[in-house]
Amino acid sequence: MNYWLLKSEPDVFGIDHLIKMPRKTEHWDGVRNYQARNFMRDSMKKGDLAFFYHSNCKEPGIVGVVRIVREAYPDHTAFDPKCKYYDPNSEPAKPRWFMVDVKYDRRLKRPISLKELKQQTTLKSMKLLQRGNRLSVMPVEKSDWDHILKLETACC
DNA sequence: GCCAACGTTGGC
DNA sequence: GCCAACGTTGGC
Repeated sequence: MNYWLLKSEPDVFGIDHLIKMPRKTEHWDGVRNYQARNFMRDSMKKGDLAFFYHSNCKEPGIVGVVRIVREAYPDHTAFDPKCKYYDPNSEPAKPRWFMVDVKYDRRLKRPISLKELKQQTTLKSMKLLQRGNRLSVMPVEKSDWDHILKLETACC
């Protein structure tokens, strides 16, 4: 079982959008970065858990937990010329981009902001906190995962 | 809205 | 294969 962190802009697709989807499930489309794709395609397994992270907003941070309910399959938004994520280099016969399906698991009892994560010396090695990180899909160490969940109920 | 830090593109 | 130019991400 692996742990992940998925970034999304709440104005575009936040955790509230996911909750409103049928079966609270949606495909995680639009990933157009090779490293992020490789994580999704090669390492994400059904049943894995991921933090839902809100980026590019007033209070960036982790807001919830989702579960991977379908492993990687071709991202069809890359095939549609009308779509924002269209990529002419990706064809159905030889797809370049992939997506997984995620299902809402729960919201954290309180959001854990990026600011708070940065204050945790134990989390220093987290990919998310490393300089210039722009990955929208990244693995999270089990120890970091556990530490963050402890913050959820810890008093501040 | 600014801008640093990346990733990608394309000329050479 | 190098690298400048450009586009994007995302915190602030």
